[in-house]
Amino acid sequence: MSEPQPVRVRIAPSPTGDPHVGTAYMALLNLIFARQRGGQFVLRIEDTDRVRFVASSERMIFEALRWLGLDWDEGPDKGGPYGPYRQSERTPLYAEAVTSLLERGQAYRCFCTSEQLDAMRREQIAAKLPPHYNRTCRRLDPAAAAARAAAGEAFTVRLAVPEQGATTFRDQLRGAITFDHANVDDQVLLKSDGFPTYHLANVVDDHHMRISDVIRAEEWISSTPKHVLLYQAFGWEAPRFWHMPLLRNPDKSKISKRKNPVSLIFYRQTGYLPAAMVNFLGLLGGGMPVADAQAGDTAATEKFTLADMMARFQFEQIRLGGPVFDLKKLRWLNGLYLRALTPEGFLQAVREGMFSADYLAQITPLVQERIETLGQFLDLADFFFLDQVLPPPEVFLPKKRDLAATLAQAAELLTILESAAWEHAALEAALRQLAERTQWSAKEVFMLLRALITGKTASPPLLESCLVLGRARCSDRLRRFLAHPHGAK
RNA sequence: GGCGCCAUCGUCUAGCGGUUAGGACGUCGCCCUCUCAAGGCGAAGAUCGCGGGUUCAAAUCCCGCUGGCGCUACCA
Repeated sequence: MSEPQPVRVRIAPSPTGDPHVGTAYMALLNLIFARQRGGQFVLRIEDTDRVRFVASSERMIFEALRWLGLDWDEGPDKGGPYGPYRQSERTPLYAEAVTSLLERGQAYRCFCTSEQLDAMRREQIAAKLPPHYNRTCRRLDPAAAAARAAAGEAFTVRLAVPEQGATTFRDQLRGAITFDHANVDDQVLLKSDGFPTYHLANVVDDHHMRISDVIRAEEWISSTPKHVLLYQAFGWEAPRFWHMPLLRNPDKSKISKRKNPVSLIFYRQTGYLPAAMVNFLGLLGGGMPVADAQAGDTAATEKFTLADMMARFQFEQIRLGGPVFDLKKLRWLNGLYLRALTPEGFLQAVREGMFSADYLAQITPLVQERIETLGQFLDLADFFFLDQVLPPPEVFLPKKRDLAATLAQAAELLTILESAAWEHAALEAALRQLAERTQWSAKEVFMLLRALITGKTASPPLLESCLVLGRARCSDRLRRFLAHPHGAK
């Protein structure tokens, strides 16, 4: 058809928590893709989920990506010709899109409540039917529906998926993929709070931002037909789709914080170098030609920079099987990078990465009144600097509780650390609530957490220590304990 | 359950019709060495998920099965 448009790609993270390794993986791939084809790399913040929104998250995403050297050409912080780059600031665009869909009958208002939808889903599952919206409201008279909406009744807007036929799209790596419309749900496009869902916002923004290639994780394949249908409904040309393999936990499930450290902040805080992380990510999924050398130094060929990737990475060579995120190999690579530093560079890395003035300043107030000589500093504060900590035997050989109960409680603690607001009052409240709910004394709960976080039964103030250590590292310690209650690994 | 994607050593991968199936991490052993690492050398580890085809010839192409994973939300 028309001449190829300029290449424009994007990543679209949601600010719902710590920046994720998966985001870094996608950022890396998109960046390389853009650079290889003289295109632009856009960062768009998808902050349409107001329930899971975390205010500090956006800044952390910026910092983490910059730390890795994965900088973008256009984004919320640097602007660009297709802004704004935060979806919460683009609501008029979505409203306009919804209106046009409604007018043409390609979407409809739905007044079903969450309770009704839940009930419907339960029935369908009980009847062994695939759970789908039953399209009750699709049969409503549009004028009547508009009147109800005008009268203030809450509603969502759903995509009117054609009842017949199928949608086929081309995945650049896999070829044609077809979904029968019978298997495509009438997706909610606009939530009752007035915010768009991912599906709508994503399509509208990708179009307005002139995105040429959507490079995203494989988990999106099943919703792509909905997106294609939307492009068609709007009369827009769809971008090319490249679905990348999903990073995996050691058990092959989709990588998750429950089974693997996924926070980029964790890797930064525990002393991984950005170049090593980028290199490691580049190794996953193929794509980077790694000479297999009967002919020489393979370590040198598995070690490469971002610039090397831009020069040699081949998207067509990507393997479709989801790679396990192998911490062991990451550590090996990191060691390679660490040893390659000049003595000065290494000194600087230790100083900045492990003993920054800023970090020390957070720790010293917790320790000052508890020691008599400076030499005792590490007796008390060592856990702030260790990769992992060995919980004392009291924890896995409890007197009052058995190991099973301890593990169950540790799992509860992990949930709190992962989900509670990261501040003193909220954490304390959650912990006390847990104690009450599980019939443990507050003292027991705090001691268990203390032991797991600090590796000691006596420590600086617990919650303050947790806040300094950070959510990612605290969670990791609990995760380790749950995986290996008896220690080291 | 339905739909979809995927499938080479434990893990990351090379391989694109003819190879003793190559490399890396990890593991083990030896060397080096005051220790530990690093480094060097070496070993074990994959009947290429299974079964059918196609072909003189299949890890490579086709079909079926099995398995894994993803989606199945007013989350992304």
